[in-house]
Amino acid sequence: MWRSDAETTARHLQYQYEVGTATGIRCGKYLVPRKKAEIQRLDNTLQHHIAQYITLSNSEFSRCMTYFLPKKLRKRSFLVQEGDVCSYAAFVQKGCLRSYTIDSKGDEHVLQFAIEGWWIGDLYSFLTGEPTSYFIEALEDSELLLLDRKAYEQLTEDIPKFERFFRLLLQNNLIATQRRIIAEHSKSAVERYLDFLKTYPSIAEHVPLRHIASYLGITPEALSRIRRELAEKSL
Amino acid sequence: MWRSDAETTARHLQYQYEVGTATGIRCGKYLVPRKKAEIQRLDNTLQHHIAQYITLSNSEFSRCMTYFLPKKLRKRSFLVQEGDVCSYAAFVQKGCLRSYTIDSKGDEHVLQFAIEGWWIGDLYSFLTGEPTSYFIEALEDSELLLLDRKAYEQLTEDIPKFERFFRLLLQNNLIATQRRIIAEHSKSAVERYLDFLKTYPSIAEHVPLRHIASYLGITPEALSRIRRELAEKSL
DNA sequence: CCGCCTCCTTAACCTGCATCAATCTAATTT
DNA sequence: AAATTAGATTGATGCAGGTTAAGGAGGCGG
Repeated sequence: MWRSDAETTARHLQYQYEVGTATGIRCGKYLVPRKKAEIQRLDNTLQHHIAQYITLSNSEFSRCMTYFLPKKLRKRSFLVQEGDVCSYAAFVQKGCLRSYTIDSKGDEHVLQFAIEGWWIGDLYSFLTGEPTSYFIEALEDSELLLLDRKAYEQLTEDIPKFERFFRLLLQNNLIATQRRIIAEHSKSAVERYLDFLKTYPSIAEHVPLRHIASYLGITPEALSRIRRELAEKSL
Repeated sequence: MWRSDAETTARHLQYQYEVGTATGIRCGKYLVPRKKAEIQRLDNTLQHHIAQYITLSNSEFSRCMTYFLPKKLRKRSFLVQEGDVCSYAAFVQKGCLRSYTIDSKGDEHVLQFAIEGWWIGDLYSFLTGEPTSYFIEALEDSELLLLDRKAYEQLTEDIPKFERFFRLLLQNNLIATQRRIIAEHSKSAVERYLDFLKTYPSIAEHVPLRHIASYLGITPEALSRIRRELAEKSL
């Protein structure tokens, strides 16, 4: 279950395995009924993801798919905003999102990114029904599979193996988040940036630098200096 | 399930409810067989804790107790050290512990404290069997209930409600850990120290200041100055 | 192809916290 | 009670990263 190389393990831990690049079927418009081939592809991303953790028969998998609600999200639009109840856990089929808060001074703080094959959502709000304090924003046109609270409970009742699945997601996410705290206490901004590039190369490709800076807990200006120094050194 | 006041919620989230102070039965020596009254008290701490999350019949509870191994730990001794496999999740009946790493520069970084009614352990090592990179040290003479990997699996099989119980612990811990990251990005050291005092008053009483500093990600000197400034202001 | 975003970079200055080194205090040990 | 040790405080100094303000560069709609 645990691959040995550090990079795969770290990614695995953070948000449960990044699957390979999609084969590239696209549809140009939103709200257009998806073609069969595309449905196939979308299902496969999730199926591949689930298979990392538990074994499902084909019939179980198609049953499980009925609990999800597909949703497309345009770049710069929000899945939830501060004050909403985050009624969904969202699995990313395609695209890229971030979750962040805005503090009392008006500054943004990125908690998480999610690309294809990752989950995103505000767990606290999802589980308690309290309004969230996060914004979840699409950084690119994205396709999600939503699981709402009720569907989540029905799914775990219908296929109890999913109890284990979600527990594993939680465990891995907790471990990664704890490591992030230790890293912020023990490493400099440069080291953390390099770690980020190494651990999440596919996110680094998709995401504006200022969001990475925010995730690392530094300003965009500081990240810019860091990048210049790294560039100068490697010449 | 979720109380409304911020402090209780925060404590709840961090490590699942601090129960009231023990009634104070002590035994002076280690490895002395515990008296019946004491066993009762110890069980009650755990029972109270579990009851926050799931409902158990008395017979289920006494069955569940058979999976735990009691253990006493003297002040300054370790439950696990770096390189060990952390085979246990430990429930704290009495006393106080911390988990920390030592980085490449030789500096300590506190990940977590645990007092009566809390859990501690290295989840990653516990679940994978890989050696841990943490030290778990008793800050006072402590009494623990250990649950090893096998017992954990048997327990969740025997009483499936415990699946839910452990999932809730994980969820709450993850939520609290995520909030800790956001707080470290958005708040000054003073604010974080005040938050700590408010959220975990009973830990602040038990724990040396330098460990609190380490938990907050600052040096003991910085914490000392913060405390002086606060004292001066409040005069 | 022009103007306007959005994002990134650069530079000058500032500050919060780290570092280093003493000193003080209160437990523990003998 | 004296000796030892762990923990907390204080002061002097330095630096990583924040702040502010001003460009620049690429992308996109008109």
